Amino acid sequence: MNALLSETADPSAPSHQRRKAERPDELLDAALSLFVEKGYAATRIDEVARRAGVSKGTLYLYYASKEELLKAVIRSRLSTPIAEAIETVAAHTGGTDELLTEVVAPWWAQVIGSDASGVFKLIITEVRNFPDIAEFYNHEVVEPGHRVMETVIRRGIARGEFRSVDVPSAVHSLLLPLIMLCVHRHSLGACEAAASIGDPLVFIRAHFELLLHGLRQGPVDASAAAKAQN
Amino acid sequence: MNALLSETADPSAPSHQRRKAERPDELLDAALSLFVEKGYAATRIDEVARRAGVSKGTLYLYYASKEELLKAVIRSRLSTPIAEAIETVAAHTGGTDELLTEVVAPWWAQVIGSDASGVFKLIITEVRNFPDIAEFYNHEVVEPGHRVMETVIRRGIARGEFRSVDVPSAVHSLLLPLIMLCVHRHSLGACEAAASIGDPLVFIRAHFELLLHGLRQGPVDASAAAKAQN
Amino acid sequence: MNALLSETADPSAPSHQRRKAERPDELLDAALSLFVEKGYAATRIDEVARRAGVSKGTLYLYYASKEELLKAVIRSRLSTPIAEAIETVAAHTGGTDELLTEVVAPWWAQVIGSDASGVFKLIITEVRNFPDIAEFYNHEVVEPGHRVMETVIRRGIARGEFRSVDVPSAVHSLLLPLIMLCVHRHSLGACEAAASIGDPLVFIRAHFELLLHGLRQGPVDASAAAKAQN
Amino acid sequence: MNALLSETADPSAPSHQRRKAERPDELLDAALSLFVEKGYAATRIDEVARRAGVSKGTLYLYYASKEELLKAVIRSRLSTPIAEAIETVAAHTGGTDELLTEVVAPWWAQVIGSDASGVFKLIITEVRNFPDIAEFYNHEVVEPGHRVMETVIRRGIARGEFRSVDVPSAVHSLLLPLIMLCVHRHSLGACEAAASIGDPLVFIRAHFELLLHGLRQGPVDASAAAKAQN
DNA sequence: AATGAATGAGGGTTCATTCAT
DNA sequence: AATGAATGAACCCTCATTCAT
Repeated sequence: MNALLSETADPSAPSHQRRKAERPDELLDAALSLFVEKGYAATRIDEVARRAGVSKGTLYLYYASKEELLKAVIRSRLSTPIAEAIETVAAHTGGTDELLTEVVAPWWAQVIGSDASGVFKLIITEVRNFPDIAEFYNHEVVEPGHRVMETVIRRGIARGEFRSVDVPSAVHSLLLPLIMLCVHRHSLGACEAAASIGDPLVFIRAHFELLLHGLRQGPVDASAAAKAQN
Repeated sequence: MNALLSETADPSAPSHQRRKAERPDELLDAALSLFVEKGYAATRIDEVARRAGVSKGTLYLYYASKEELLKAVIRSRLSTPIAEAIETVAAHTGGTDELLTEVVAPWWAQVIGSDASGVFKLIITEVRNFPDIAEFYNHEVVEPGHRVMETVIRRGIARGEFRSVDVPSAVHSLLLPLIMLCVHRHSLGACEAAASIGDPLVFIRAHFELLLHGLRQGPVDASAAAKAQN
Repeated sequence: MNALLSETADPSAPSHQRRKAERPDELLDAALSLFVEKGYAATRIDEVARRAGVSKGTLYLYYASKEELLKAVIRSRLSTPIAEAIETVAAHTGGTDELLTEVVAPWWAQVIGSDASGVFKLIITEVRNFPDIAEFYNHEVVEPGHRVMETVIRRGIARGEFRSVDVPSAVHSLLLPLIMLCVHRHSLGACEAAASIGDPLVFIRAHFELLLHGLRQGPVDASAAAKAQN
Repeated sequence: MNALLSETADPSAPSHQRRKAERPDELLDAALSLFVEKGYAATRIDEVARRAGVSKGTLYLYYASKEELLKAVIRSRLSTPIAEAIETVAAHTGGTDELLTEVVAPWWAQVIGSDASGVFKLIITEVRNFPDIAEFYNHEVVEPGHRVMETVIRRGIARGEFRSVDVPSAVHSLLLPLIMLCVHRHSLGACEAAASIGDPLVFIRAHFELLLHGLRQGPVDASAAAKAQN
């Protein structure tokens, strides 16, 4: 998300131009929140513009159509944070246990709290209407994301930290609830009438603990389990 | 799903009357598949009618508005199957391990394969636009569903089968991936461009195995287990 | 123009359907008069609909877009009358002089008086924006029209009625003022401020007389000229 | 056309001032070509400005509105050349035949080739939307133009060169095809798909020859000539 | 004088809903 | 009960015009 700030103009520019440089980002923020809240089709372009503090016509100076706006939202609000996270994880060389608890879990806690969490809902909602998105999301997010996490688990197994489980399934067991939490925050979780899912942090910690326990060498082989603890 | 047949006419009636009596159900099927595929706002009433083989005017003889149609879809396609499942689980008295593996897992496998799976996507997509749905879904599905599963886990703990984990979190760790699988099947999973998530059965089995291993007692990591108890 | 009436429903049909059958023609009439008066771009779809006595939405039940409406107008209001006229002229076997005076001139007098005259202005105005129209008009009207008239003149020359003039140019000298008269009636001729061009009939008669005089064997060869008079 | 240069700055001024002084003319050229090509309503102000090499805002420094621009185009591109031509013709005292062949015909040949030819199309297209134009065009072009040509024909008749035809009609027979040629060049004639009308010069020469032949005295058809006198 | 970002009224088009048949 | 023609509000998008720089 911070990466996008690099696109904004330097403060020495005339305020007129500074404004112009900030507009795209303001429009994306407005569009993201409305698309996530109401869905793409139910969101009115006028409303996006109004929320960004500009007129309808101005929006079209920056994005050629509603569909282009959608794609820009997804591209800009997803691609960069994911790429960074993947790099961080791939660079890690310490214990797998620690990687998951200290790097992966906090990253998700932060994503869930940020506006980017809504993009997951947005993609789920709109992929079938915009096949381009499927390709982009799959290529930029799903595949690289899975690849790192599979590598992580496999390394844990290779090191004797983990049991020899079905790796792709384990990745799903680990990640799907976290994605679902993001989605939830922008659907049922945003409704008055709904039961709260509780503090995300509590769940995330418990979830990683449960999954790690499930992955570790079982009670049968106590010595291996002990080894896995460092 | 069979429970829904109780809403239709009995099969011994003359065929043209049976036809008439089945109309509402055919309309709901058409509406469900289109709402799930494209979203509520992007679905055209004409298309629902056409897919059900009737004219647009006829649809309005059965449902007063597009919104009523949506609510009818959610009510009819969700409430009964869930209620049955909850009852079955609540009635079970055997081992918890066995309950999860032999009852809960197969039930989800079947739900994921059925049309009902789409309702989860539909609800995620539309709750914020139709607050009524939040209340209904929460009251009829989320709360009773969680309650049974919590009861199940707690019983496992009480019986000494499971560790003393954070029960609500464990339920989420167990269920959210399954719901996400339902959603996936109707979003990215339906796209050409997307990487397959693999056979759902394989994942379900691995997921329950991993979670059960994580829940079971064992000298694996005493300190972590202790932490999980608060 | 009459040929289009064959598309209307028989009077025994329910009035509801009779209406439906007449709509397209009423819409084309309204569209023709407005397109000719204001031009395509300056004509509002609402106004076409209102002039035809229907709502904007109804227009779209019959024509998929404003552009389709334009093409339908040109097709239906030009193609048939021209085709008929060409056939009539081609079928004529009598004296060329008589053919021009008794068949061609009256036909033009009638065209100038009818609504179809506007189509010439419409085509002149819009061909460059809609290349399809160029092809259609050229293929259906210009080329066959010129071909018959060239044949007529050539026959006159072959029979010794006419001098051996440049045939294509003579056809233009004959026809262009008539087309221009059609155009004029819907541009300057429709303005209060403009000088009247006078009675079209007077001009048409004088024009054919002048042209025929110009085509006939000159004063040099009085005997040939005398022959040309029967 | 050269007469228009009188409106621009003198060429001895410094180049950047000359630039400024030529702006209005460059704008009128751009506007003329676009209005003629696409019609007034379909022409975008941005495009006119871009073609003239200035920004949209600059255009508004010279012309208060799109409509003013249109009127300026018609005024500047029509009035002067016509006035000159009329004067030349009126000043001629030689043979009528020669006047038409040596003065009028070449003048039209040049007009058809020049940008001014488009103005005829523009007027035909737009008079009904801008009544001011009707008055201007009629007063500045149509009436004086017809007056000279009528005078010319009448003088030919008075001198015994021509038959005693219906003079206004003869003027139309003579001029309308020439105007139509101008119009054609900017409508069908500009389309790929269209059949060429051939070399304008060939037609103009043949047209004048045909008309002159039609106008000349001769024993060709005494009864028709008599008829034409009322 | 010149720019071009910003505006917002207005146009073409869609679609949920109604109603005469 | 069933149809489908008709409606018109509302949406996306364009473009003449304005104005701060």
